[in-house]
Amino acid sequence: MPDMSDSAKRRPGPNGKQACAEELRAGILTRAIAPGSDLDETELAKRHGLSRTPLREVLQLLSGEGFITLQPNRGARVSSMDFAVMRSFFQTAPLIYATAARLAAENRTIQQLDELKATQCVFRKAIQAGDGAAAALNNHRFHALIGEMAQNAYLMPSLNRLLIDHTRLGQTFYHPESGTERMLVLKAADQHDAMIATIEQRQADEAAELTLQHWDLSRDRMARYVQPDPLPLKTADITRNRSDAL
Amino acid sequence: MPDMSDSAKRRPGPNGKQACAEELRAGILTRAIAPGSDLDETELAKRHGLSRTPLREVLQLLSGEGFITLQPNRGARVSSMDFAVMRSFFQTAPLIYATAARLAAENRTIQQLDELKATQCVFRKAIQAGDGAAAALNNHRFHALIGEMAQNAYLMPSLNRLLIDHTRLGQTFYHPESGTERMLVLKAADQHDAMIATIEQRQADEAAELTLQHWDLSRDRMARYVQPDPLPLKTADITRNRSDAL
DNA sequence: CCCATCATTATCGTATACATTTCGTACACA
DNA sequence: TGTGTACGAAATGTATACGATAATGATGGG
Repeated sequence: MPDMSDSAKRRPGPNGKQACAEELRAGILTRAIAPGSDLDETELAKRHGLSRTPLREVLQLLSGEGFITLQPNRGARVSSMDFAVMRSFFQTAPLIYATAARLAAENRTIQQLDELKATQCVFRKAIQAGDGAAAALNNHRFHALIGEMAQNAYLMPSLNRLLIDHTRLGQTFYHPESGTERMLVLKAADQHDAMIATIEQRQADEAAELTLQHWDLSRDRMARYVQPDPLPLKTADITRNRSDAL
Repeated sequence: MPDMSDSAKRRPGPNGKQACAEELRAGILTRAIAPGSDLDETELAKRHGLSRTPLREVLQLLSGEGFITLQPNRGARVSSMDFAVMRSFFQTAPLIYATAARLAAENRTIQQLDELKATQCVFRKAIQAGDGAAAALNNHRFHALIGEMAQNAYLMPSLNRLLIDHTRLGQTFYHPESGTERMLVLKAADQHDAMIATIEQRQADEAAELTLQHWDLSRDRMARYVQPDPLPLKTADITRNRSDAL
């Protein structure tokens, strides 16, 4: 191709595999690569300056992390949620999130806390800049860091899978043009600050409680778009503006 | 090598990768491959009649499942538990196990229930035959099936990681020569039957409660060998049978 | 006009050769 | 004798070529 796009002209680099994996993760989390998309090994290999062998290893890594699924002889595709999985998502998230927050408050280190604060700072800047993708990625990182603080190798895999789909769902239902939406996001950022405070002071119960409130906010925001507020049903309006209503 | 051992002369087969992965899983779960062991790609590839490329893919799969860890340029090694991880294991297991059992009672299908009963049957036979490895593998399978019944993609990764280490810990602390041990294992099998009954009748609370009792039994058995019962301290006995006591 | 079967093609899976990194060992020097 | 360095062997990481499999389109029959 004569005109290489921005993402194409990156040179392999010393650790191209890691960079490739990170770029795919970001693309999937921001839905730049849509759920259900097929990933072509050859094309991805060319775009990242890798051979197919290491690229396939990247794909297997992402498969293990839950970002994609590999079907024998049928390539890789981005994981997507059906309704049954969605149900288990809403069922499981509060339990895992609250547990992780509790453990994070108990086990966090100073270095981890600093990293969390830094991520929160970048998160706020992304919100102010109106950069939805950056906001989503930094929100993801914020919660992943809380998972790391929990220092629990058995909880992390489930938490990370929840976070992947939570981030993608959030992108799906995020409408920045809505003033209400922007306010809710700011409220979420405030909750982040409160969570940081409780984790810093090792208040496990409070951290878990705040996390549940944070979850409720996010869940309500998603539910609003799955099941939106009913349209006004005054008969006069409907008969007058039927075409607009539909 | 002129004399190929039993495990070496297996032909690649149509799906040699899957067979290789399953064999490695079983070896790790039964501690036939010790925790911390280094895995040599070249040797494993030869032994399973695979090339290095697909064998590396098997290793990455097992890495994603938590059986082994891959270090760049330093090969694969079987995951091992340090004390910090052990702590999080005992901290997390009851929560995940009980949750999985509850969901299994709610969501199980008839086919899954039949498979669970069949596994339990094989488990009992392995106990009677004194085959510790087979018992461990079928006990593992029993609990993994309960995880599948839960139909929860977000809980499974954590559950499976817990089960890997639980199975390996059980093998560590299992002493079949002890009569007490044999009795406890039979009690565990009885608990399995009770769990099957509650899951069959969709009694979620009861299934969770039985699972916690099952966990307590296992935990006590492990704790007994981490901190064994004190030896008899009568001075006369010690002086007489010191060599036996040590 | 529609459906089934077969050939073609693109893509995935595997094998092998080569490059790079690491680890052990021997040797020189303090 | 202890330590540091350099070299060599072995293992890992990567690239490419080849074989196998599934998707696609064309063609013939119903």
